[in-house]
Amino acid sequence: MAEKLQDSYLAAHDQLYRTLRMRIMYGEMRPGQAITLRGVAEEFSVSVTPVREALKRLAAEGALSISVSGRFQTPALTNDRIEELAALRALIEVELATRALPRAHMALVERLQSINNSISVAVARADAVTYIRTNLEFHRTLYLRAQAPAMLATVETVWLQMGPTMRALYGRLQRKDPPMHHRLILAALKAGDEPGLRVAVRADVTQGLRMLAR
Amino acid sequence: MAEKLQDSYLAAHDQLYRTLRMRIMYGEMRPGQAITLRGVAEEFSVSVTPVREALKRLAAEGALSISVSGRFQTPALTNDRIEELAALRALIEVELATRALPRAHMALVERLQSINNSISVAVARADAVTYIRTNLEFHRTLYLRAQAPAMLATVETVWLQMGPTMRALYGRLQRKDPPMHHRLILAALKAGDEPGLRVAVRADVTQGLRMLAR
DNA sequence: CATGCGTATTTGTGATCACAATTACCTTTG
DNA sequence: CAAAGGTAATTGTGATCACAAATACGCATG
Repeated sequence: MAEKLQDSYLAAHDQLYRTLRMRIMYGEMRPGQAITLRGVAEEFSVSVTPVREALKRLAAEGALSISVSGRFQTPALTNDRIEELAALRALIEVELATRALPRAHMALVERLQSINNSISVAVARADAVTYIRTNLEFHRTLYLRAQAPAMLATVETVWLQMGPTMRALYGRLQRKDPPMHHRLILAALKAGDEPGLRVAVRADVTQGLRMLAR
Repeated sequence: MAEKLQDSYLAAHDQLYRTLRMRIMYGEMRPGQAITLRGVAEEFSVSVTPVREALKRLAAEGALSISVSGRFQTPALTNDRIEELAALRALIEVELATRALPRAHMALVERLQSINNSISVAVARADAVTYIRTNLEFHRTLYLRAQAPAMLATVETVWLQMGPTMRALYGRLQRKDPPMHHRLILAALKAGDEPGLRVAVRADVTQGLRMLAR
């Protein structure tokens, strides 16, 4: 069955899934970009069977859309859908941050500050992919403390769906805007200020909405 | 490619997915029940290829769990996980109900009351599967009015994960308890009472939690 | 130059097979 | 009677192939 030995090997379709998922979530693909079974199969030197599983799984999570004829492509979201996904992010991420708050010790805050510095570097370089990845890493690091794996998995699915769109939106994003809301989040974490934390997280998540509502 | 003609045909793997998904969501399978590729393939007279896609997709949504050796089975949830999923339900369903409220006209309330009657019948018959299905139909009918497909899809994934557990829990459920909280929901809908609606939905969703916390 | 039309290529689907690993069952042994 | 060992059956994985549908391309026609 070619399963894992120790903790290193992975099934081919799982490896494909993780790789493609990262590409999509971190904005390495444009909205509407087509993906073919044989194209991916050739790139990774496997047959179409494991590719089909990986693409179907991604499609099931909303990371890919399937045309009426069965073709795969990254989703091109409508404004309504983007707004809804942002609202879903706000809903769940505020809850996750609240649950993480009582468990957020100094070591965590320091790690978050370190990640925040990486985000600033990415912003300075105008590196969209690194920006998106480190930004999500900031949120994921915080939410991992919430000890709520189902909620985290759900919000990651939302991130996945928004990946290509976030990349496309990054072009018209702020220029010299280091993570402002992240500083508010860190301050609230240090002060143990739950209402302030909720407001800061909500603001950070819905921030990207403004520049598309026009 | 064997795609749809008009609006009736479905690809084999999609048909499998929908059928198995209903079985799981509506509590027709026990927690921990094993599912095999060739078993399903024989039951539906197809090869293992489409079965694999359907099972993998269900596993990706949390409807099935995969053992370390790759075997499929319905998930046996821990109490912590159940509690988290219920909290996630409450979070999203309160939002969906709130969004549906301004669009809930009399015709919708009447449909909900009709579904409620079906629930009472299922309770009287002690028919667990019908109870679960009609109960979810009540919620889905309301939430469809929210015009928030991503949120609805997310909460349906949660329902899916809880399906087998809900069935197992139904045995120790109330006996002669017709949908009490549903009446509160309907009353709040008629009165346009948003705070009351939110409380009623949250109570209905977290209700089932009490009987397992012991 | 634009518009159909027909052919060739591309693409996803499902069946089948070989394979390796896990699991189940039965026999043997203490 | 219980535990251990070994064989047989079961199971998921991935490759390959045939097929049908959709798409792309080129040619002829107005």
